[in-house]
Amino acid sequence: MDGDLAAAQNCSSCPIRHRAVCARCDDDELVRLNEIKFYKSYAAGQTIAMRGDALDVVASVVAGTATLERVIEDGRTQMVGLLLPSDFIGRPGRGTLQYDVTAVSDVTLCCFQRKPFESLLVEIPAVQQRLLEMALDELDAARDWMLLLGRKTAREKIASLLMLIAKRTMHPDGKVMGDITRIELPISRETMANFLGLTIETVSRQFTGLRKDGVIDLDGNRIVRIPDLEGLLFESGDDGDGGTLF
Amino acid sequence: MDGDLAAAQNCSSCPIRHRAVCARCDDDELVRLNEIKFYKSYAAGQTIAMRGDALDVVASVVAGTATLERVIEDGRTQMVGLLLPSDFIGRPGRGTLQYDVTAVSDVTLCCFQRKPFESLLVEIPAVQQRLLEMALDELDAARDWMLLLGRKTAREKIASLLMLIAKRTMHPDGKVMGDITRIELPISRETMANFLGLTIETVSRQFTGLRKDGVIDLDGNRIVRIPDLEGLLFESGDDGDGGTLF
DNA sequence: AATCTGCTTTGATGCAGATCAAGAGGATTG
DNA sequence: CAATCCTCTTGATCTGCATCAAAGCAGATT
Repeated sequence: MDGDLAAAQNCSSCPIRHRAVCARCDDDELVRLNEIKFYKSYAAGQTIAMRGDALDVVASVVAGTATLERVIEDGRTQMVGLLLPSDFIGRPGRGTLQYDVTAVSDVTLCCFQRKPFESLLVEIPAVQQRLLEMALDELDAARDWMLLLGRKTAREKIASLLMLIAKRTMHPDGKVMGDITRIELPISRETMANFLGLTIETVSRQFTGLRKDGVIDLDGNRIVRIPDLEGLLFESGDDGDGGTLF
Repeated sequence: MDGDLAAAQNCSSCPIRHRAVCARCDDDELVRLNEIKFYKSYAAGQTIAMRGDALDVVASVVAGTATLERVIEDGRTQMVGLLLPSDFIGRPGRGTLQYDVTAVSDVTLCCFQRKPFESLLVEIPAVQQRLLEMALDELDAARDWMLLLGRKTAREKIASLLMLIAKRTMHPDGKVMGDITRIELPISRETMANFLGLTIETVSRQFTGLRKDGVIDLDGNRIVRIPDLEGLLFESGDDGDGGTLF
């Protein structure tokens, strides 16, 4: 990993204080973490780390969006995770990275050397507990995504992605924020295609299809308005009860 | 959940003693777990639990094979996990099940009431630590599977599945066991199809295709012989370095 | 304003895998 | 041993998405 050093920041005013691995820590424990943390920043488009890299740093995303991708030699690419603020990169007990990590917007990370972090993990159960909770949430999300990749049609995939982003717009942390019927896509057509297991052409065609059928409304190519959220949910093929998809 | 009570068993002679959630426990801790554990058995084909069910029991698979599935109303089904001996069912801190769990062979579970188990989790860090490790392994496996579902061809999918089973036959716990070139498929064509995001017809056709090309050799429809493991690996589209797939 | 460059849309065509349909074993049962 | 189920295979056809190709569009560069 490389990148510019960002200005040191106080944990108590940290935007991800209550959602990241440190969420359950008390003030004393926070001090311990604070001692070994350091920040790094990456510009949009920059590679943060590559599959196979030695992984002697773990980190939390403080700001920005990054992707986790698996790539086959011939270039086929599948996104396997979307990293938003508070998400964790790396895993204790493993020395090599399994995926390519790329910044899609400007990204700031709160980093820890892996070894000292692993020691803290043993000493501070609150971190381990939170990490388990986060891992299980991600596992559920990954499994929901498996259903999408394995069994949904292109139209359902696009609708599901829009629902996912809409839900995030609604409650990035539980509370409604902004207009739900108007969402801004944080990723390009290509990133969407790699996320959904489609080609960019198919993604584009499905957008026009949904627009022509009045399910969505496009304003430029990054702004989507949703006149009927129920209708979009119907198109997504989800029943709406359980699956949270991130 | 329901099922017959199996004969009580001693932890020290338990076949999954060193791989399950209890792997890191010392004898004293094992006694604590032993106090609250109980066994349940399910016949092949039986439903163990359904999506939405109240989940007041968590369990380890002691023997047999079970599947984790997500189903869309119209019947489309995607397997999201294959549960083999030592794998864990349920998650601490959540009251409802997210998937359908089905026994594909006769299954024996080592069960714990969720609430007491959650208490033990806090008191015995060894269990929490092991659970985190297992969750992260499953997350890696799920992400590898996302690449397969989103970007691999039918032939690559079948080859990948065979490699997965072959690797498991090789080292269910690290050591070689039995002949690698001869594997027995633990699941039906339909289960494979639901695992791989294909139809049974396509699964069948790919098997004949691989057979005709000399990559594999079929003996009945549950026994596969692999003359050239490297060749199969090549067909799977994996480079062989990182991805472990379970 | 003109050219470039990256992203997106649209069109034409091809093909992998789905669907529909019909056997072919192999096990169980009367 | 025929009859009934299953599961699996094979064949014929269809279709949704990929592929190949070209054009539109907006922001950056000069």
